[in-house]
Amino acid sequence: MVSDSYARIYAAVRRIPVGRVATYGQIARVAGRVGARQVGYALHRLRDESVPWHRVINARGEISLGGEAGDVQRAMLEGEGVELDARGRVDLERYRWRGGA
DNA sequence: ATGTTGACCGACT
DNA sequence: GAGTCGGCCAACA
Repeated sequence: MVSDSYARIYAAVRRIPVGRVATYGQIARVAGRVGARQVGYALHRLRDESVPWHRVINARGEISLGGEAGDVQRAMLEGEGVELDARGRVDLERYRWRGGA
């Protein structure tokens, strides 16, 4: 059984619609009483495929992973219709999920 | 129990 | 835009 905080984080991530993205801080607020850092840590430890972790990016609209994982995440986002610029950055004003609050 | 570390954020220079 | 700093809190050695 995962901790309560993690459960809330995962639940929040699952609410992100396809083709949309959310920031760590945003998830942290929706989950409630969780630090943004905890969200990143929770997703790192995550291995559950029912959670769309790839739709979670940092406040700058960039993918926070390096190496292959980052490449994979970018590919999955593009596959859902999210556009990324040359720097691998997402236009938050346009793709940011506006639910949850 | 203590000290580091980390898929972060916001404010400041 | 780029670099620094403090705050956040759980996992790990």
